[in-house]
Amino acid sequence: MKCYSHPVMREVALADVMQALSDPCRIAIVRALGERGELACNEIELDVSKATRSHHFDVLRAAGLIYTRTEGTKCMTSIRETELNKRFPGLLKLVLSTK
Amino acid sequence: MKCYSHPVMREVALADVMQALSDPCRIAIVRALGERGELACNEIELDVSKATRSHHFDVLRAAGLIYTRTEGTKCMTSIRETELNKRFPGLLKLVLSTK
DNA sequence: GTAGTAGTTAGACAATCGTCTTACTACGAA
DNA sequence: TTCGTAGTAAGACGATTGTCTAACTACTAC
Repeated sequence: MKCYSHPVMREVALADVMQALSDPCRIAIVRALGERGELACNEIELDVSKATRSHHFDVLRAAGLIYTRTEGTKCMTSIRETELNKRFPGLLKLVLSTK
Repeated sequence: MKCYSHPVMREVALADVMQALSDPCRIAIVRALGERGELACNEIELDVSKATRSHHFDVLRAAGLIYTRTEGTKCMTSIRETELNKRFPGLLKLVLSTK
């Protein structure tokens, strides 16, 4: 079973978060999680292969945006909402409300 | 004399702005402009060559973040504050206040 | 056990990016 | 007109990125 590592939020740089959110695919992931709460990777519709999907979750995780835990064969993922709002106030609201 | 082109703000995508702000150098430019108002390119200290500096201003301009006008041999640049606050509320505040 | 499902890893590939140097244009001052 | 300054354009370079396929691990259900 894979053990995911998550960065300490205080050590995440603004440029890293911006970089993570610079891909439409990853923005879609964050929006889906923001609207529907914790989800397994495969519950979010994306037009890319399994491997690419996995890669995008990696990037978001490394940038401190999401938290992933294992549940059976699934990886349940959610937004690190409280911490994000503290470290980058307004960011989440921006992503979730921009059309 | 160069004529700069600026995108219509409504047509700028979130991913584009995020991409533009994913580089520490460009974040530094936006912060300098946010703190000191309109500036010429060379008034912002950056540890890169003239050409690279010019490139970063291009990227920021293309993403709708800055407005550039010509004044003699200088290119005076400022943040498109009002429009940005309308299109991406919270973005500017986020960039300017995150340490 | 065997199959099926969820996800990761490794490797490859083309495309994009950040950077540079060199050469250029445009303006202002002497 | 000549010189210096501000900035752009073109081209090159290595690094990073987004994508894929194929092979793999780990769990669940039969």
